[in-house]
Amino acid sequence: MMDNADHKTIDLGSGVSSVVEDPLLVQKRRSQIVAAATELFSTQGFYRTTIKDIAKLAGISSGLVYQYVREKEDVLLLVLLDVIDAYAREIPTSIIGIADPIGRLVTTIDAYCRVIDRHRAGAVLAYRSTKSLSPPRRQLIQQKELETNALLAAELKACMRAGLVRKVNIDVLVYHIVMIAHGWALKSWFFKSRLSLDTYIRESTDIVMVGALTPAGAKRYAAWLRKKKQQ
Amino acid sequence: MMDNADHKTIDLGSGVSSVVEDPLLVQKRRSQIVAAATELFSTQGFYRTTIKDIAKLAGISSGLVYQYVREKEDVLLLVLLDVIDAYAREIPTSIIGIADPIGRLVTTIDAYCRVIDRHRAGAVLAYRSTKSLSPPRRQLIQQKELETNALLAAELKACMRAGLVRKVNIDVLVYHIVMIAHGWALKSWFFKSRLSLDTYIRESTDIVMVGALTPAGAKRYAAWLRKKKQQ
DNA sequence: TGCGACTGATTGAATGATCAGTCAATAGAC
DNA sequence: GTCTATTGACTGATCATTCAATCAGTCGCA
Repeated sequence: MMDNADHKTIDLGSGVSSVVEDPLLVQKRRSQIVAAATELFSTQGFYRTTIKDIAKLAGISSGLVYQYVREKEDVLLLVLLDVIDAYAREIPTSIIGIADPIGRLVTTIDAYCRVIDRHRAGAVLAYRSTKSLSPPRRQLIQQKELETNALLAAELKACMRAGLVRKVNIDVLVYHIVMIAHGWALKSWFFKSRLSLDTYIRESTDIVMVGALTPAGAKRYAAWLRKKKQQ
Repeated sequence: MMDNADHKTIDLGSGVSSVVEDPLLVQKRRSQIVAAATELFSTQGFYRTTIKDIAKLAGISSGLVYQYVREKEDVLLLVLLDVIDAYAREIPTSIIGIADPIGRLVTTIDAYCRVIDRHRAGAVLAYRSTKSLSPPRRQLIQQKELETNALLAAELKACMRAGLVRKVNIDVLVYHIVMIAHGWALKSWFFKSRLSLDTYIRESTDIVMVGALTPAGAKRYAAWLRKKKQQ
């Protein structure tokens, strides 16, 4: 999909084309480029980072970058997709094998906060730089954000159906939780010196849970916490 | 304060110096520049906006901008201070004359969300562009954010002392609420077509309030809502 | 009142630096 | 010997910033 006239090809599902054909080489070089770019973009910003900076940190020449990417903006897209795909990969695995709806919900929130923590630089970058993408690519990123939200929404709906979560507006509640997770990254300059991630997650989860649960849900939540503590 | 060797002077409390001396003229021109820059920075971003763009939209020449500002970054600082000062001006006035601690808290949250809504472009810009400032200026902005948070923290503490709010971590609860307000701007691409600001505020406030209040607080909150509805 | 300095505001063309993106040349694999 | 990957010097465009020139008042003085 999305070849162009010349003979530049290969896509790897991101919409970014490469001159080099060998998929293994493309993957290797792109991951070098993305690693370097993530570091530089998040310390200096997209516009202050030059392709030469990225190439140097990645240990390749500036011209070579353009064998794997058509333009600088492509690099930004690859960086952002890299973070977002980490969400989609890591959050679902966290709840495998948990049956209790409340347990699944709490674990999803916990996992979301922890992925964000691991990818703090990239998470903040998404807020800073998504607007630097072309509109269709910006939309792609937003689309992926919605898919991550859907993971959370699914658990909330399950709890709601089971009468454990109050019938509040789902969109509002989902973003409420999303902003808790993102807030840890966005406000890390504040929290870093005051709270551990564990404390942040515990306190934040407690507030939303109490706010969102029905009395029946609250009972299950208390039971879940008891079980966690002793285990 | 903060003159420099030459004879360039005038400060107006922002740390940005101007060649022109007349404070009234400085204020007038800077407000033209800030208005133009706010619009352009938030649609195109800081780096994609040229001084010429700003000058043109402000109806002046590009050279004149440099009579009121030393460098492009100064313009960004002025834009960000303009938004943040709006918070500090508008939030406190909202609770004048309210005695009930719960009423004050709810009103503060409401006011915070509404200032953010009015200054949506600037609020998002703060997330996108604060890192483009020099470190001391970035700190100035963070300092001002803390001052805004303190307004909220004061109301929360009052409620806590009165036994209306549970003894949760204040910093976490403050940022919880801050992220609700900022979330409206940051995620307006999502909410815009789905919810009104009023609904967003009502639903969000309901969730945090239920999450944070003691039974006594909940009673007062219900009473406050009843009073609001009939009034 | 009328006129010629003087002061400070304003203009926009010119300068110089910075980079994204290109491409001719080279290296290395098979 | 062919084909692909890689290099890095080069080009052209884009701005931030400067500055010489102009303009608009204002004041002093006849």
